[in-house]
Amino acid sequence: MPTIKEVSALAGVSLATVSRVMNGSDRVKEETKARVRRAMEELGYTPNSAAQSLASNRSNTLGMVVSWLDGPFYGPVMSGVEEELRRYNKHVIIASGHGDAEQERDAVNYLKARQVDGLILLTECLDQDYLNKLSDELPIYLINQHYDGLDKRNMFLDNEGGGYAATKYLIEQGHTKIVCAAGQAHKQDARERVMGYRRAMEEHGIPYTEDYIEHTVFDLPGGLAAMHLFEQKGIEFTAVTAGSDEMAIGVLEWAKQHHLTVPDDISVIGFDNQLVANYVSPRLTTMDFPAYDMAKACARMAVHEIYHKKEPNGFEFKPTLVVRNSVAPPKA
Amino acid sequence: MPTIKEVSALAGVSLATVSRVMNGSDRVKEETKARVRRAMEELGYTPNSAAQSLASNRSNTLGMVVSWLDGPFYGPVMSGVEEELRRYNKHVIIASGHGDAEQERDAVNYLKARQVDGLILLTECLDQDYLNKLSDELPIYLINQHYDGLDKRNMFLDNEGGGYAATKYLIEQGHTKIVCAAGQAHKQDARERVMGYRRAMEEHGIPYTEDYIEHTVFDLPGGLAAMHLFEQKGIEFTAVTAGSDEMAIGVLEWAKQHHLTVPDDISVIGFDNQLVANYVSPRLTTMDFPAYDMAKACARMAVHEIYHKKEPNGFEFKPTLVVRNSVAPPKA
DNA sequence: TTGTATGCGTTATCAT
DNA sequence: ATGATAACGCATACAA
Repeated sequence: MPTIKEVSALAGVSLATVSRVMNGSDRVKEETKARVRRAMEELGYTPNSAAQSLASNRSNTLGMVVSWLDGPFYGPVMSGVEEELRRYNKHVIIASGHGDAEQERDAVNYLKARQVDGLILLTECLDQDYLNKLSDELPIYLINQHYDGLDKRNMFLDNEGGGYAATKYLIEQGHTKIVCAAGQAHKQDARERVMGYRRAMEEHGIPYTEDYIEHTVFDLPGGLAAMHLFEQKGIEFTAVTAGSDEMAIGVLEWAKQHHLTVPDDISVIGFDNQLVANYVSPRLTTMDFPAYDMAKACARMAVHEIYHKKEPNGFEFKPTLVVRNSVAPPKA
Repeated sequence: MPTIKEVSALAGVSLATVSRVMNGSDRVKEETKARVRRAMEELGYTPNSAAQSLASNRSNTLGMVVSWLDGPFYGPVMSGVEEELRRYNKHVIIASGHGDAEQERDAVNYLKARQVDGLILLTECLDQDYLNKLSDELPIYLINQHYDGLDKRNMFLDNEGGGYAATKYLIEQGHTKIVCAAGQAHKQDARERVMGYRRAMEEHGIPYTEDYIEHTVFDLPGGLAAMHLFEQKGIEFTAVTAGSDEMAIGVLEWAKQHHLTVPDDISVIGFDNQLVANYVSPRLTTMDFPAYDMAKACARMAVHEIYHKKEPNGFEFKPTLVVRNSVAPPKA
């Protein structure tokens, strides 16, 4: 492995000059710059990142904590972060928190010990207090999580707008009896999606009561449970806005149990556009969650702020409607 | 951040001694060892990994190249590797090859430039020649990929046994007219699973012809395509062994198109036990692919060999049957 | 614009 | 069993 020293010898300059050329030219004469570059080429030089880190007190590495490495949502996010960082010649160390508060804090500590230059968090169990203290120590960026003191380092989804769009689509198809099967009431995204549902109903002058809304859990059994609750309450409906694709699949299940056909007898719209949405039958109409794009944007923002002293600017992403086969106009 | 120097001062020993205590053993008197440990505790000392790397010429990091960060299969693998390495206080840098030969090589180069101590590969596009040269440069470990010169650093699945077990289960349920919808013929795992199918049929004295086997693609349309081919050939069957869960879902789709009920009219068994297998209706009976365990074993083996000079010992994993609702005895 | 010198925190080689 | 001390490869303050 060639070092900066050999490069400097070959190019006939000092170590410092080579270093300058690498770190995006301070002021170096174009000519010598070229000479150094050529020497680097010739030797196949690649910088030793450990030495760089030690000397600069920077690891050129961001840490990323995700709740799960294998959830359907995290693949695209990790993919986006990794790709974007690689573009800037930084890297990412990923640690999993396993959806547990203590382990998530462990993961953070682990990454801090690795002297990461910043932290990208896609977690569920870290509270504001903790994040507060943490952000005093190093820059942290939140994906899909609101945090009052940090709105500039925050990338999140317009859940309200998504809920609105989903419901509006159902309305445009002619539905008026629309129930809302939502996720855990304590989760902000679940609540926001419901807000969107409400706004859509209200803006279109469609009456509904609180009985039309059930908060259960963001998964298949949750969807099923919500439907059973609607059923018990004797509510009539022709369409369901589900809080997630998994819940929507629970609705599909329920329909099947009752020998109802989707979308002929009942329409369902999901949320997230997970991989599974494409594999169930009928394929789910749903709101696409641009997780990959969010992740890329987040990584880019982090790089710019940490390494290039730019200002952060959090960003809100809009989900988009993906029309497939689980929604149709109501039967006359 | 406290350094080794401060620790040595507080403990009243030299730098070297502290270093010895950290790096396990050497011979240090228990008493001083304890004193040093206490000093580390007190200061909340954590080693600077960049300095360690620089001095030891080791990064304590393994590189991992996966074809995709977001495929359903890779989550558990990354999860397993990450967890296991963290246990040993090593880490992993993950790079994605995007299923493209050039990008996979790029990813390898990127990681080599990061001076990783070894490489875990879960790739599809790197050929034997390339791997040959690569393994001269640094230790490489292969997950789910055969490589003749490297069978000791190889973790793979007993695909043949899996195909056998799946088919045998169908046979035990009373089926005899069993077709095999397999993945790409050029993929070794696809072929091996078919071998298992053959062996099961033969061992049970059940006649079948080459027409009972179709190689298409490991995905939903592939499953659908295979079924259409069987249909065109006018083959009668009561059960299908699919090469993957996605293909099995294609079979489900096909059954639906023909107003056939699974498992009443036709039985289907998948392979992989992906997340989706639980979300389709009926839930898929399938062979579980222990990706997580394989990944853990691979990481452990790599750590032992690279950092503790142990001998590698590749390992073969057995898939296990997961009984759900897509298989039933044939109708009388 | 370029070169010199120092230090980053650790490991490892010698001593003792 | 422990201590001095020289690397490791690079960044950077300071000098020229």
